[in-house]
Amino acid sequence: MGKQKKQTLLIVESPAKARTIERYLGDGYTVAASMGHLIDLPKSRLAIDIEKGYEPEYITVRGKAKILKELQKQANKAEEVLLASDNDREGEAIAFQLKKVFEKKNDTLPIKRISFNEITPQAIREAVDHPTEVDINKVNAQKARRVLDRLVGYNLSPLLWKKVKNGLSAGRVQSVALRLICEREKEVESFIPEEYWTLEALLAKDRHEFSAQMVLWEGEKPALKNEEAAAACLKELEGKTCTLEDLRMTRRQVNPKPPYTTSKLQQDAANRLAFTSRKTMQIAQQLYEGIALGSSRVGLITYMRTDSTRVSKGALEDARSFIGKTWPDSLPEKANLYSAGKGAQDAHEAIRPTYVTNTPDSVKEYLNRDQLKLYSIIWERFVASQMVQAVAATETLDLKIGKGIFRVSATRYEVKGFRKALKLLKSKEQTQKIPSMKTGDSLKVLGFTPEQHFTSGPSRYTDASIVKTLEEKGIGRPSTYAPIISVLLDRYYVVRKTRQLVPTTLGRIISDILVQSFPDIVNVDFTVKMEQKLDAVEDNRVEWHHMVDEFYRPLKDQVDHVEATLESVKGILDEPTDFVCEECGRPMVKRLGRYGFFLACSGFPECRNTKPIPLADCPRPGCDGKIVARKKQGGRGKEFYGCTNYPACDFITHYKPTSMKCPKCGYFLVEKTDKKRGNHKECINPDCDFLHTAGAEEDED
DNA sequence: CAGTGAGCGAGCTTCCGCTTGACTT
Repeated sequence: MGKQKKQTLLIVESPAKARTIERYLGDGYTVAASMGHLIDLPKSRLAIDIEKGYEPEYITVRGKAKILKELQKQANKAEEVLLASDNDREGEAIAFQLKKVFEKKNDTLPIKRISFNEITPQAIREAVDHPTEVDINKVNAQKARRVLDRLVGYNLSPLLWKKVKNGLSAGRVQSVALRLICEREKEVESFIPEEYWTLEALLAKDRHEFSAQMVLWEGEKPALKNEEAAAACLKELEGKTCTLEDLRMTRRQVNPKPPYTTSKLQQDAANRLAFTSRKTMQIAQQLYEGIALGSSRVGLITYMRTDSTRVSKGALEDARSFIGKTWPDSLPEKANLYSAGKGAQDAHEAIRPTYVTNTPDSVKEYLNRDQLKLYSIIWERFVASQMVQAVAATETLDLKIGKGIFRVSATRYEVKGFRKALKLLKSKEQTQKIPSMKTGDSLKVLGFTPEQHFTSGPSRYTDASIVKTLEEKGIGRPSTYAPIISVLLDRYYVVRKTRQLVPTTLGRIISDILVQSFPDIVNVDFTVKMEQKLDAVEDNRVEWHHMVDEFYRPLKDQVDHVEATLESVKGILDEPTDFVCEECGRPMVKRLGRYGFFLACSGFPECRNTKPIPLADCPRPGCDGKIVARKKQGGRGKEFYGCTNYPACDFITHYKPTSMKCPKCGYFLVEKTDKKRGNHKECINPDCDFLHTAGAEEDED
């Protein structure tokens, strides 16, 4: 054997992607992964030289030195390096930084940039055959973005430390998300529900019974404001006959939806599967990295952080062939095309199954429950997106009873179309069966059901709706939607109540300060304007440090002004309580610490007594301990509730104790949520069957 | 699906955006 031929080194960001590409390229290529950014600003200080044109000081990211060293080693052995980081702004920066590192060691090594927007053999080949240079304008745009975010975050955060509390944070993205949540909360609070009543008629034709809603009264929309109005209406209707006045059929074509982007996947997974954004991404990552299907490991889905609905040609053909075999009459003449959408960076395809032939049923035995659910909605949405539209036929009946018109409608899908592919994603439409009739027919009136309602105000943000809003406003990226929610929770700016995001007192104070003092930065338009400027930098119309300067000067002035004028509100978060310090007898206050709330003696610093907040008495017979919130080591993980006498008493529960005592047995009640009862309270005593549903919050759908 | 268990305030925090494992400080 002679000397081994030198290889081409190709570098991508994701290791799973590297494995696939290595398979596609075969001999002559080594494919490695950078795992994201390797070079960045240090965390511990600003590291931006304002005087010298905002020049950032870059270092190797903590923990990434090993990867960088390994890449360098491989580059030394290679005859050529192809930088194939993602085809977007951040990817270009990664390519640039790697090139700089490699060049320092060896200035004769050919280093090229290649890019592709999908992982298919053709796309990879095409890219490898047409290498280009790193686009320095794009790199500068990323630099501007990075520097700007650092300047905003590292100027606003310390201001909060000084004025409110140590460890707090603010930034271009998280603070806008917080603002949205806080403003929504104000709307929720100021909304005054109004009472109204509806009237339903139970009717019969021959032996068929059905009900219809009153939609008109004396030719106008009924305004039944209270029980008296409903009763008056009922009285007039008494004894009146019912005739069919109008009957009509309307048809509506329903298009399938495009395949998933990250944001849409998180929304559907939240609304249909009750997954948090974080959970969705964790499971999607597992599906992407690959599941052992029998003996081989297969990545079940394409990359899960994408802003595009684009689908590769090969995948379209596979889908069409699958649909043609499975539902031949639902295959459209031509493939349904979906574009990347406005503002999308389009570095990856939509999220779709890698092989449509891996139907949810066929991979069921290899996946756990959550993986299967998530995979199913991804598969269904993709397959449906390549099928023909459905046709919904709605039959509407207007029935006259006295001065009222009652309406009933029923929808049925004349053409099922793409809906044939849907199971988990199918919308549940409950429509009644309506007997066939003709105009003028008379019906039997069996009775009326008046019902009290209240107008419902705006609903709080959930994972699904905050991600939707952020995406629509162009704030944040697919890789950051889930972390944005996590950071708001970690900082105690927001808590999750059932699935709703509710701001805390701290969150509201922070938001108020930021909105007051930095209205143009903590603003949904700020990112829009920034993106426009970044585009100008990318097109070489604007120099990056000019752009940064334009943003930073007013920011710096505002920061200085607030620093000098804003009164510190430290301590206002301490909440007085009825708990008495057992060491000095002074009252204790509830205070937020690094790991959550705790009780502290108001005599601090003379008395340094602290303790966790007792939520209930320990239910163990003979135990005098209190139940307190605990967390797994490291702070992360689900909260649970245990006895202060641990380890002598090892009582624990996952359900949050309430201050209420069970009227039956005297043990404490806990909050529970399940599908059947929604949110309710239950006795912690396993031998007690007490259930408390009254006053529980309603479960919104 | 199992098992989970500090001390916290007077210290050194923080940004956004890429990407996955996880060891000594």
